[in-house]
Amino acid sequence: MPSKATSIDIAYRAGVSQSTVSRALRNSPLVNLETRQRIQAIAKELNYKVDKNASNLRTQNSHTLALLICEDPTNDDSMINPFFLSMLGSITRATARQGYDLLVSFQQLSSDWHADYEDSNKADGIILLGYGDYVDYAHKLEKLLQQNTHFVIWGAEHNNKSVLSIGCDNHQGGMLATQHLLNQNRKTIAFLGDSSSHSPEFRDRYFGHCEAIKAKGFLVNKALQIDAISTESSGFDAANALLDKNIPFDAIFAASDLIAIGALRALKKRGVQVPEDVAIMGYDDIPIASFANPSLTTVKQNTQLAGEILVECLLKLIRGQEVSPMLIPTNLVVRQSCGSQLKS
Amino acid sequence: MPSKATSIDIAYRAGVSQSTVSRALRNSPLVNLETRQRIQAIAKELNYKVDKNASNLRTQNSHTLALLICEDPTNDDSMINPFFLSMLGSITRATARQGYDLLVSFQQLSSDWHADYEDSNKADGIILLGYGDYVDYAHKLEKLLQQNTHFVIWGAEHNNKSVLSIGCDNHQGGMLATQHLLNQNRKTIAFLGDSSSHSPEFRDRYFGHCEAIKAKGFLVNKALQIDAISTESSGFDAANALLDKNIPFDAIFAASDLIAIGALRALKKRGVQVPEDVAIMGYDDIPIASFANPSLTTVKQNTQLAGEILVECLLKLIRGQEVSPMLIPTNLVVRQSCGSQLKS
DNA sequence: CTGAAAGCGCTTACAG
DNA sequence: CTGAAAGCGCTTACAG
Repeated sequence: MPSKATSIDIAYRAGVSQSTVSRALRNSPLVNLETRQRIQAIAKELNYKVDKNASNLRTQNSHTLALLICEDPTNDDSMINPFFLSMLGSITRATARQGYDLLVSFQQLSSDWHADYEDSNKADGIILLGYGDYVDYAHKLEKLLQQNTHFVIWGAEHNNKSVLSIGCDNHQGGMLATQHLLNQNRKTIAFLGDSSSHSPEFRDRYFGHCEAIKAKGFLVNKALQIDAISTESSGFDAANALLDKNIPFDAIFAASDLIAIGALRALKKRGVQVPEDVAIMGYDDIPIASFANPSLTTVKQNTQLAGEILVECLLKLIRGQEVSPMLIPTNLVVRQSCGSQLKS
Repeated sequence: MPSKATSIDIAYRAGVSQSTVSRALRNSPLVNLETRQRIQAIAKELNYKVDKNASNLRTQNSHTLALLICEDPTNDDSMINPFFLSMLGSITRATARQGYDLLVSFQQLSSDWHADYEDSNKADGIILLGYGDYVDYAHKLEKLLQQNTHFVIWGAEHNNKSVLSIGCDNHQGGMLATQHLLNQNRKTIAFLGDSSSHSPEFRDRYFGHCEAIKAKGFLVNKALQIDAISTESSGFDAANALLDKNIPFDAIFAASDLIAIGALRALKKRGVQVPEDVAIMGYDDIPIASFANPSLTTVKQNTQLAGEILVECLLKLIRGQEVSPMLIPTNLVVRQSCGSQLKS
């Protein structure tokens, strides 16, 4: 097998200098059109591809982005949060559309995940995805900032204003969800999900939830908020804990679809009818949501748009352009788990 | 901000030559232990990272693998087959464990997807994933072979023996599924899934299915096989087409869970009880399977193991070691959709 | 419009 | 054990 063709091989065949080959392949108008075409034809024939290592080394950028998905260490190893997978899909596509490659890596929150992609010149910037413990996160972000790494983070706005965060409007989403439940005449709505600063996304959803309740003139009962992380089993446990409290409630707003599905299982097991006895509202609109029984009414995060915006903002950051944090609006997807009709 | 440190900076600080720095950082026993440690300490302090572009250019390998996920163009854009996502997770982990990075790309089957990762020295090898149309595939694989690209392909064994394929044993899986249905006293089992050479994985499952039926002394009724690709809506359509035939049947073996879930929806809509009237068997054991109602009995493909084996074989290929195609055994996951007890 | 030359930051024979 | 030097394959000022 002939070893890989280089620009010198092409130069030789075309009877020009290697510099001219390089220019021609980058389609520089500097080189004579005819020569350019001839060179490009030869390159194609030899199946020549520019060596990225060489060109990246020379130009000092990699045309590659890195995506770090930070998994909750408590998560089942094999089951990645479907919401992230959906984001992964849209980020991959958006990256490709911009002519960049994407390096993907899953990281345990516990590990030393800044992962050095940019330091080692493998990526021009990093996208961070993860429902992790934000307090844990913080000092790692600090380090990234110190190192002048280009990165964007998916999620709630960060207290550190230098961190560029892109996320869906969790506060608005939380309001939307609870307003819908209230409109269905539910009066006592439990919230399943961590409400501490450890998961600011869940917390913002909770705050939106509370605001909707207050706006209706009701009181927020703190006993109806049960911590849960975004897994089915955590949702199952949280719903059981809620039931064990023996406080009456007629609706559950779960901070994620996975939690909602776990809660659904717990309620069924205890003989509680959904949505007749208790309405369940999810969050995310992951594919499973529409297959649940009853199908899950939920707040949809537009992952398609989110992926595009993440990539776009990261590229701006890399190019040194102005960017500011963005909040993407969410919308309600009404299915069956909250009842489809207004009750009276 | 100081620009990125290079090995020369470290050499300067350590009072040694750049060559020695390079050796020390690769932990070469050639350099004096004390010197080595001193250099490593300085590197750490300066937050130095080897420039991958430079080292890759020099060594002519990238320590990177590429994963190409070939999507069925008919697939809903936003909904990637969950089975692939699960594979993606395990491949990412396996790759990281081997000290390699992973470049991920989604490709429409129609596009020019050999994607040149290896040609441009961005990756040392490629993993191909996709329930695509294999006939379409074939000539692209041919091209990869011609170019001497290192690649492994997930799926059925390929007629071209030079193509290294790793896959679950679809024939055995198909037998397993149908044997279980027969053991549940089902006698007329429909198969939903393409049975042509266009999707050899489905075809092998179908052949396994047929073999189980014949082993039982029953006859295979070709009218009970309906084409479907691996999407929920295709399963829905196929089940409707099956019902429209007005041939009685008491079980469906769907070539994938997604098809099974679509079929489930169709049956429910027509008032057919599952599993009382019709049992449904899926394939893959994607996360949704356990949340379906009734939960789906299915054939599990061990994605964890599969990812590891794919990566391992690809690395062997890259290193020029001996490798042969592998068939990974599947196992049955019994849930509720086929009835949990033997009927008599 | 084209070529000769420098240089990106490494690794690794070669010489000592 | 260490250093001087070559060279991986490009891109791009510089000169013409």
